[in-house]
Amino acid sequence: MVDNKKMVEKITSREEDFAQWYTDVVKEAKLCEYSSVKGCLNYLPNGYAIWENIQEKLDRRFKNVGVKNVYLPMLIPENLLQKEKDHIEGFAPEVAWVTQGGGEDLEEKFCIRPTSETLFCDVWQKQIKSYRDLPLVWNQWCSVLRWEKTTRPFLRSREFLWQEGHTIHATYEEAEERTKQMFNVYYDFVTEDLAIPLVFGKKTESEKFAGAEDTYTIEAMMHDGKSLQSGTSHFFGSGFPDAFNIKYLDKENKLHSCYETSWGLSTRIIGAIIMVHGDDEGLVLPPRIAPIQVRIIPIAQQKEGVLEKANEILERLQKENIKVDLDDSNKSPGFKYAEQEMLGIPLRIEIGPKDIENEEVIVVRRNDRKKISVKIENLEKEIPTILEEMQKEMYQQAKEFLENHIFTATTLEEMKKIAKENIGFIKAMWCGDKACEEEIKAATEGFGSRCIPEKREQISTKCICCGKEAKEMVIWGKSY
RNA sequence: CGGGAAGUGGCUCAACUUGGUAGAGCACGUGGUUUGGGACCAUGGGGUUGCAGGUUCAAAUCCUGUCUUCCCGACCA
Repeated sequence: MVDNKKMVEKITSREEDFAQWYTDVVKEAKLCEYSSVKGCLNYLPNGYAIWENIQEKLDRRFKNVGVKNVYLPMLIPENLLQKEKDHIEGFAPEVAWVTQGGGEDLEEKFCIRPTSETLFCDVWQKQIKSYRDLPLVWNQWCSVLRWEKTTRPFLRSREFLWQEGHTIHATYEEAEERTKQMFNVYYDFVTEDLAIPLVFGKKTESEKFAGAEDTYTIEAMMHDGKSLQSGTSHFFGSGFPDAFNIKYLDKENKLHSCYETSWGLSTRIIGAIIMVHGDDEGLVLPPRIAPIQVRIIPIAQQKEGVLEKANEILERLQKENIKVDLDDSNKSPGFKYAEQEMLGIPLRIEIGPKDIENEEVIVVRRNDRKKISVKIENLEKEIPTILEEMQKEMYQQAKEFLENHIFTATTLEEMKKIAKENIGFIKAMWCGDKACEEEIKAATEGFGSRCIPEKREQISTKCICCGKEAKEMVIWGKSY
């Protein structure tokens, strides 16, 4: 019964042109559209609803580990931004400045936040006096602005939505622990709720955040084998607090340095959902994050009793807190199927006169188009089960793809060969030298270091590039 | 920021080479017939051509500038 022939012609196939496929899906699923300002998006209801679900689920996980939400201004005075040297060097090329207000030039210009480390420091500098004031574990949901040169919907926009968590602690160890804790929150959220498998670990010196001692990253593999950095957690040590002169009095009445972390996840993750799960028919949303989980499509809806039954099912499923809607528009069923698939709605329920006679409906799963007959009386029980099964299967399928596209190399020649003939990631040993990192990227035409996994695999003892003693096992890959 | 392509009703495109005042398909409105994988008939509405200048009696068409988008690089979440 499963019909796998391509039904949608508006969407370019992934095989033919992956970049075009991505753009087509974003457009056809009505997630966002371009605004009149380069690199800024109009988030449409379908796209924004996904972000709302991400916010809801991630915020719940934050609250469970003691995070409190705040909101700080979008404007940063120039002097604040410049207090931490590495930070300003890292961000200066991509900040936008406000130089006028009320028609007059400002004495000091303001930058539109590209990230808010400096603002949090400014607030804390006034608040923190004693060890009793620590730790502070704060987060804000907001948008930031970075003047990117090349932009793509969700993946790289100038303004993007995100959350940025910022914490400050009395000890180095406590801050380090919090960095890892939040990193784990991201890992759990992305793998469990978004069904996206990950590789993860530390960033190399050259890849880490401007001003950080350590950056931890979760990296997802897109269907074209490229990596998308999907969430980062940074450990700052006392660099920022010292630059902003934030000190506290400890129990012995001595002035003591503070230690900070920050961590962020952005609307970019929507790009990962699209490129990990999507297929040639369009978007495929994991059930847990889908704004609409089930769409009821009546067949021959003008016939007596069809719409009534469809509405009855709608109400019954709504009572079970299933996100469900009903397409009773005057389109043909085929059109409605195609649209439901393009939008990535996980399940559809087909109900027509024949089904009503048999007291059953046809339930069709978006991810594999599998059709399941379900007795109408069992819907409340069956639908949540099917949705959870799909969630798990989507993760498993993506995980297999990831694992099948991770290769191992022990010589640079071997790595070049793999890079040329395959898509995906390559594991290889590295000496820790930046020059080798750059040389590897050049030799493989774009395989940069993605992360250094915590659990070190001993592939060989020597750096793949220079042959000196290897310090790290690195996962290399092309990235977005 | 470099290299390439493109901007014409909501969308895809035609008319541009050889200037003469914009056309089709899809989408949309209305009436009706339909409905198990993108239905059909009839009828109707909608654009002065991304924006700004210039040349000309006359510009979608020629010239200059600018903005935006897409693709490939470098940079970045």
